Amino acid sequence: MSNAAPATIEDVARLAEVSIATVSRAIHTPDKVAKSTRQRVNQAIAITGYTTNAMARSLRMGRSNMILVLAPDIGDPNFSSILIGIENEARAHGYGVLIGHTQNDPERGLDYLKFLNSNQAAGLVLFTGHEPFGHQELAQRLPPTVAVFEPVFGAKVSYVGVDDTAGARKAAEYLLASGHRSIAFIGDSKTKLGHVRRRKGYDLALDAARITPDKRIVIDGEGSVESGRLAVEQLFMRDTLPSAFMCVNDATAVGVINGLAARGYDLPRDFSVIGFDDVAQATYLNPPLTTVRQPRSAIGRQAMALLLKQLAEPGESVEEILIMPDLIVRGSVTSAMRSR
Amino acid sequence: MSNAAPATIEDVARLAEVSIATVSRAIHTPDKVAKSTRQRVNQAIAITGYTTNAMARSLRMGRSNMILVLAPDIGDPNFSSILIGIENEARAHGYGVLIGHTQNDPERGLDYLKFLNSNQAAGLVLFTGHEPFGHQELAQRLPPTVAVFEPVFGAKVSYVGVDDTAGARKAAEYLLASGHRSIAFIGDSKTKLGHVRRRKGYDLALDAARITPDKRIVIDGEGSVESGRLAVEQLFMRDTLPSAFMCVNDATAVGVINGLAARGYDLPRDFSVIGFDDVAQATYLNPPLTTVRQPRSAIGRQAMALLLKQLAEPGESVEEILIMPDLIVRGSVTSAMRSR
DNA sequence: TTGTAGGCGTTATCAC
DNA sequence: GTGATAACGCCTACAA
Repeated sequence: MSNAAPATIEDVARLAEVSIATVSRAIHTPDKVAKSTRQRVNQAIAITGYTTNAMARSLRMGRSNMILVLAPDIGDPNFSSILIGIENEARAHGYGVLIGHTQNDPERGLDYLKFLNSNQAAGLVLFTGHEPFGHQELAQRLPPTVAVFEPVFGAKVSYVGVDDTAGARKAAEYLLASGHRSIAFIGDSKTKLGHVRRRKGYDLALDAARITPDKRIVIDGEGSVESGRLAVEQLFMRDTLPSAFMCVNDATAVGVINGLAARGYDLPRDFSVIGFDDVAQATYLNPPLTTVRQPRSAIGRQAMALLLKQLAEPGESVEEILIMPDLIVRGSVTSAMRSR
Repeated sequence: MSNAAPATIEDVARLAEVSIATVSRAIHTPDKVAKSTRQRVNQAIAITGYTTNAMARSLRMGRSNMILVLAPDIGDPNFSSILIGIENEARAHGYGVLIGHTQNDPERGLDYLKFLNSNQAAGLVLFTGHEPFGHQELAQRLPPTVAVFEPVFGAKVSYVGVDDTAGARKAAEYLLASGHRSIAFIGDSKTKLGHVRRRKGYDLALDAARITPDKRIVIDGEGSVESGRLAVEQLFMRDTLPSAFMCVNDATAVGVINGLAARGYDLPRDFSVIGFDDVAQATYLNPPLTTVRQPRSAIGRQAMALLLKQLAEPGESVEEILIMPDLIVRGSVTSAMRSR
């Protein structure tokens, strides 16, 4: 609105009747400047409303104090809480956070690569499951990076996420403890690393219970609501309905619950369903969804802590931190005894 | 990863055996440089993998090609689709988009103000309903700005959003057409401008139908799931249950539906419920929610178009664009004849 | 304790 | 058509 150009360090210097060097010092190394001068400078800063030009600063220093968080889908229900964990930790250490939305589009990825390439961010948090792709030359110059939530596909990048296998195992064991013996697994067992790990937890639990897995009730699905609904249809058509559904995530569980309800079944009387993630919606489902809760803010916090560590000591250390999730028991699982 | 510093314009110049000025021209005004030279330059660019340093560029030009989108809550179910509209339009005009998450925290707002203050973004999109607050001096120097979704409280800022009044009126009229005469309004508010407008639509519809509004069934609420649930309790306690609930947004509707279900009522047989927003979840509710759909991507697109216009002609024009929403009929409203 | 001056990577204004 | 060169705003040796 106001036309006046923002005050520069020079404006402050002139007003305080010192050199710009002194102003800079008064700001960054106050003890290296005489008390009286310092006061004059501070006054001048207050009067002019001076703010250091972050761009000029970064250009000179070859490093900014912003962290870039790259996400393919801002709408992911897990994103927001993880982000808050990241932000809190970042802010506590003087970093700001900027978010880039890639939509899994290489063009957009390139935009952000250029952003990084000109030192506009000191560090990178990847929520994408992969590096910004399609532009190898640029992608080689990434700043310290940590992947969050989803591990980066085939790369040597630090990772902080949930212990999918252990979490899924907890879920499966809970189903088993409730007396279920015929437990379907709905999700992607091949490509999505996180899903594969959850599947493994399922296998482990069944194995430990000496139950031979029934391949007919392990259904593919990419983790969408629709995929859950489709799985139900498939199972129904084949007449291989299980007594319980273990879903790779809550979205899938929503689809399963819906599919079952559409078929006229009564939940949780007729079937038990368990999810993974604990999205906000889970409480409001009918029945309220029993699920495994993502330790979201812990993931964010730890990821940022790890990134800060890498920022401090640029050694090429790659760490992987897996956080143990809790089972959240609500109403969607009941004893198998009551089933059919 | 790789230690080599990114190539600069100077590296390219040296390799192509021209001056840096020529390189710059070859990039930005190719016709002003001889064909043969241009080719040499392009080759050198390819070899070195040069990308122009956006920071240096912006510093020199006093203007960047990034747009900053400020949101208080990234998790808002409306945000993601609006954002996509913004991004598509921005990208089509050579702008990149960066997102700042303020969490309604002045400290964080200040961070982004500084960002803006150093010309790191050419334009600003406000999703916040207010300007970054608590820092008047800085907030005066905002770049061209447009508010989206929620109008900015008491300010002369362009705004693009849904026509709340018309949308709410459509909803109320639909309820009326279904025979309802006792229609509660849940989520009344004095502070949230959008909510005030929706209330107005409700009033208008009732008025046109010559129904005297019953203040006892207009319930306050801030638009959360919880507020919807509470409203039901309140109405139940007072024994002033209406035949239909018009909710200020879908979140409130979720709460209402839940509260009613918890009380043992059967929807939509016993009560009709209508929402506003059409969040992704709406389809999966039980019953599927009839609601007014936010024209999200249109809002985003138009907002960005407006911003681009302001960017092109820095006149202080302030426009307000209201987009008409559609009613999405699903299963949560039935004829009043069947009710109690 | 303070000031001078060089340079971070660009673009733009001059000359040639 | 091309090349010096002066900014943009800042930080930091190096001098004083």
